[in-house]
Amino acid sequence: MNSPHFSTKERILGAAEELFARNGFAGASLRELTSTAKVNLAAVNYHFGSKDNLVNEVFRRRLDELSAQRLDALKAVQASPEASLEDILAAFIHPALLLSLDKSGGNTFVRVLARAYAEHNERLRKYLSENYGYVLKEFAAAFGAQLPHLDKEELYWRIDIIAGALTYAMADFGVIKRRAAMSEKIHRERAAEHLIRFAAAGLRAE
Amino acid sequence: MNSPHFSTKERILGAAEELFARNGFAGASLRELTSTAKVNLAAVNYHFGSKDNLVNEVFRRRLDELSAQRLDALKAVQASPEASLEDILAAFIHPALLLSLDKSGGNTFVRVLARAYAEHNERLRKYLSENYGYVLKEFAAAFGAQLPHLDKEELYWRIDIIAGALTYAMADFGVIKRRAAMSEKIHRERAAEHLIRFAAAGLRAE
DNA sequence: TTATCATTCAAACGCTCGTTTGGTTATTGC
DNA sequence: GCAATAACCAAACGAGCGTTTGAATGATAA
Repeated sequence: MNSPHFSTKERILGAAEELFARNGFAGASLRELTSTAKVNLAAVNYHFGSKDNLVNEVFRRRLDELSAQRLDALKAVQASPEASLEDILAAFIHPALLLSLDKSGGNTFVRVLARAYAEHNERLRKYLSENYGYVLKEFAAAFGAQLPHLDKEELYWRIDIIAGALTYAMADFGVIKRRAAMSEKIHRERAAEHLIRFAAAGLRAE
Repeated sequence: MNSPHFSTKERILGAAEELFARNGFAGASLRELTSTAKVNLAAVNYHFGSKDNLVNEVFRRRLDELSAQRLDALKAVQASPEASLEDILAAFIHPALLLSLDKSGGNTFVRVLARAYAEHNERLRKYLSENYGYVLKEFAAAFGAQLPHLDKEELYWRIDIIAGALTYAMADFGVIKRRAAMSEKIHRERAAEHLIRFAAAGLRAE
């Protein structure tokens, strides 16, 4: 992760992902972070300006790709006329599943995402909403087309719940320790399947 | 909440619940907390010994009752021979639902619970496991009796997921603002129903 | 080689944190 | 009424925080 052939910026981002996942944003100090990344304390402010902006960059690095994958998948689904609610859900969920299975930081990042979800941090929410809100809007429009009877507010709120459920399913938060890594992939895939069925039923409700 | 006829300890616990829910455990400072509770800064250490122990007490105040209600409901279910998986799940979920609807702090506390879940705090997890782990054990035994083919580790892990899903469903975390309070009760009840169906299917899987 | 610019570094800044202290004020039990 | 005890309070302590500074070092290009 922090091998010397990675640049200072990359080592900081890697250590940040790790420590944010483990200790939260406020709980991870720049001193521990820079010591983990084997860089000088001042390097964070030199390369990223501030800790807050470092947090933003940690998200940007992963969410740019995740958002693009989701929108690509959505476009592919919408190209076929008989697209189902489940197909749209899969377009949203499968890219996150892939990210959670990526061993070079992505699996750590999904836990950072879960942190962000729980922390209710106003500054961070604003950043995410301003930069990635359009993805949710696209999906909302797609769901809305399939569920014309649902009013917009109700729809948005249900999508929000699905995003939350997905986030936590992928982050694998929980009190009890998991068995070894043996079936992690299969398990996550099954969780995604369950989630799609559950979410489709939830969207169709009423 | 912090009316003068509440004792100092109660005012501290109330403010702690509120601020822990809003800012997390690390994010809520004793200075803001004691100022919200209208007590002296030193009062927390005087009455609770430390901030860590205050966190414990915030949980104890609510979890003692929640655990008792869950175990009572479980006992009632087990008394009838034709108890279903859904009945056991309801014994676990409905007391949490009631708590989330309680306007005198319980609804705030479910958000604190969600925080604890996300924070992965080792000290707190130990405290919760040592003091309330037996409740999960009781339910695990009840589920196990209904699902004899499932090995113990897999079972524990699924229960853990259900607890997590429940926690977040009750905490109502999410990016998008909810409509006014109008149908909050009905909505939560419906979420509980969905959760029971979802969890039962998850437990029966494979 | 030398001037230029980006990067790294040790040290310090101002601030907030949880906690402790020692004295003051209320309350309790006889 | 008067000790004894509990509760409250202002002030300070030491530690850790994010950030800034200014000098040292490295790379780049003329």
